[in-house]
Formats: sequence, structure tokens, C-alpha cells
Amino acid sequence: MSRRSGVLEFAILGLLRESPMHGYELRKRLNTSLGVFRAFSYGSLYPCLKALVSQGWLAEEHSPEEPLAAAALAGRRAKIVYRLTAAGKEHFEELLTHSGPDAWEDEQFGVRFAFFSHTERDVRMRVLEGRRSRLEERLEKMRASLARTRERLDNYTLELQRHGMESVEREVRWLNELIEMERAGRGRAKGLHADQGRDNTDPTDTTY
Amino acid sequence: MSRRSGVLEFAILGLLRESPMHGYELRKRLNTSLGVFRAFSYGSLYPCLKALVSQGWLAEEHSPEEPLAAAALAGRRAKIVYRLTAAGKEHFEELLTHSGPDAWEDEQFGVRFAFFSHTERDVRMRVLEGRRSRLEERLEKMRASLARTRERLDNYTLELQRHGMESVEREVRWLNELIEMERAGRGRAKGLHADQGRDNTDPTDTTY
DNA sequence: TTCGTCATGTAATGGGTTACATGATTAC
DNA sequence: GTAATCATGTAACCCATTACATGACGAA
Repeated sequence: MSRRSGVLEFAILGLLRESPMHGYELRKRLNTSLGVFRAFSYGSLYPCLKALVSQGWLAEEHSPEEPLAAAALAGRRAKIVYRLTAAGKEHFEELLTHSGPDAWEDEQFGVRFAFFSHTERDVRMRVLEGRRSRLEERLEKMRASLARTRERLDNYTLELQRHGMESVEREVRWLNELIEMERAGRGRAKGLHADQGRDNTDPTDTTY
Repeated sequence: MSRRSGVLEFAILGLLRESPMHGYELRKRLNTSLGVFRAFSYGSLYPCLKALVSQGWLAEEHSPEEPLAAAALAGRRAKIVYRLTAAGKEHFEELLTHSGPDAWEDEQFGVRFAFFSHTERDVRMRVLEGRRSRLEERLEKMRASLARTRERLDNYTLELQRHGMESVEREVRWLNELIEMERAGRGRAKGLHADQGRDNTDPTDTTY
């Protein structure tokens, strides 16, 4: 069995590294912390959690703070809190440092970046620069294709293309700034995660 | 049977509306004309083409310009040129005007826009405004969620979020300009597709 | 004559959603 | 008491990719 998504797995491990959570909350975080980049449904999440548990990377805790045994006997379905095991933590650390060449592809880059505060500086640089050259390569292809086909495209298609290219160029500039800052020493992240006052009581389902 | 993708189908019909093509070339166009938005593989394309044929929307033409019968007898596999049938054209026109509420979702908007020169002005306006309000709604959610969680996010996550929001804001501004232009009468598209000098002889596989 | 591109196709697999089913807890 | 939200889960399906298989054509 089953369900090894890569991004999803990575994101779950990363979020749980900060603090234990149950699935429902995990999903909300998944769809906000990771920006616009990804949105997962329960149909993906829960099976993946189970898989990670059977891998030994997560452990289930059947809500010890259960409001007492009153309901416990009647097969009452409990909140399941997931927590990263030692092995899981180790595995996540592995994934963080390894970061193969698709760490800078569209699907992965977002999640990777989201956990940069847990990532070594040199790895961060590799990923940022990898991403940048990936985008520059893409830009070149776009420019070439545009030059070849410009005159046989209608204005809307042209405008679409132009806007697309500008988006990519904009991301390149963004990466340039980030790389600059990393180089300058002040990584804009103070170091590890800011762990003050996590309360966990906010409403509203946040799927953009 | 099988393979009804929505976007892919739409794009194929739209591209073939301009001129007949065989699958291979169709794919290249798919991955350039539609900008960064989509990339399809043959594994999707060919089955879809077959399906569209059996729907009666496309017709196959087994390359009449075959360099003569010399090879024709030996079961030689021919280039298959696909052409839009009358029914297909009608169906595409249908799709263009109908444009339900997911015409302005991420998956569809790109293709829709790519064929705006075949689209009535009022439909164009509906789609552009629909897209814009979709994005504004998204922005609001992002802002709200950011306000709620700002202080417990590390700087990288924050930066990711910020950049994500800016991207959306940028697209909104782009839409504003487009809507403005549509209103001003000069739709930036002269009308129909520019049909001069289609030569069809360019190299290089263009998948960004 | 071999290499790169053109050209068409299929089966297996992957990664995800939708829709459904269930039930607890909170707020009105 | 009832509606919304919290919470967990499964099965069926969908859309697309990957890997593979096949072969023609042109240029070096």
C-alpha cells in the first residue's frame, strides 16, 4: 500500500514537525501555509496519514484529553492526533537535505520554500538557484517560440503569452532578491520557526 | 468510451477550427499557443482525438498528399490529418457561448482566453469579470487567513504568502486593463484570427 | 548508417477529486 | 432542535503521465 504523493507527504511531515495535529486541522494548514500552491482533499489526506503511520514516520494518539470514559466504551470515534516519530523526523531531515533536481519544479518548489526555515543555508541556495535557472530556461523557450510564431497569432493569444512571460520574469526577479539576501547573510528568517503563542482556535475553512 | 477532458477537448476543437492538423503538430501548438497554462502528452492527445472522431466532431483524413501509392499497399502507417466537421464547429461555438462558471477557474480560464478572438464580446466580458471576482474573493480569504496567522508564521512562509498574494493582485490589475479595453471598444483583437502565411515548418519541441 | 525528429499509438500506473457515509460538538 | 462546523473515513472515478512499442524520413 499506497498513496505516496511526494508533496503531500513532505508537507505533512513538515507541518507535524512543528507540532502534533489531527487531520482536519492539518488540512486547513496545508491549504494556507503553503500559499496558493496546493489544495488537498480529505480523500488524499487521510489515506496518506495512514500510510505514513504504517511507515513508522507518524504515530497516532487517540486524544488522551477525551472528556472521560463516558463515551469511550460505545465505540465512540475519537479525534486522532498525529505526531512525528523520531524516525519520521529523521526522514524529513533526509528529504530536506537531499532535494533532488525536481525540488525546483513547479509542483515541489512551493512546499520546499515553505519549510526553508528548517533548511540549511546551502540547500536553500541550491534550490533557489535551481529554480531560477529552470525559469530562465523556460523563458528562453518561450521567447524563441514567440519569435517564431508571433505574426500568425491573434492579439489575445499574444497578450496571454506576454502576460505569461511577465509572470515568469517577475518570479525570476523575486528569486534574485531572495538569493541576494541569502548571500548577504541575513536570510530574512531568524533561524527556526517562531514558536510563540500557538493557540489553534480559528474558524473558517480556508481553501482559496 | 472515453477521455473527455474538457480543456483538452476544447483546445483541440479550437485549434482545428483555424486549420486541419495532425496530432503531432497539434500537440506542439497546444503547448505554445496556450502559454504556460497547460502541457499535454501524446498519451492524452491521441485517445482524445479518437474519441472526438467517434463523437462526429472531427474527421480523419489519411493524408491524400501521400507521395503516391508506392508505399500505400504495404500497410504503411499514414499521417492522419484531423479536420473539424460541421457538427464539431457547431459544438465548439456552443462551448464558446455557454461558458459556465468554471470558465473563470484556473484550469479553464487560460484556454478560454486563448480563443477570445473567436468569442463574442459579451461573453468575453462575462469571463473576464468572472475571473476577476473569483480572484478578488481568493484575495480576501488570503488576507483574512494571513491576518489570523501572521505572527505564528516564520519569515519564509510569510514571504511565500506575500509573493503569492502579489501574483494574484497582479493578475487582477491585468484583468482590469483588459476589461477597460473591452469597454473602450477597441478589443485589442482586430476580430478574427490572423490567417496570413501559415507555413507550418518550424523545428524544436516546445514544452516549457 | 546512424542519429534526430517526425509520427502514431497502447497499457499500466499515478495521484488526486467527488461523492458518499457517519457521527460529534458548538452556537443559535 | 437544528444548522453549521468539526472530524474521520472509503470507494468509485477521472484525468493525465510514463514507459513502451513501432516505424518513416531527412541529414550528416
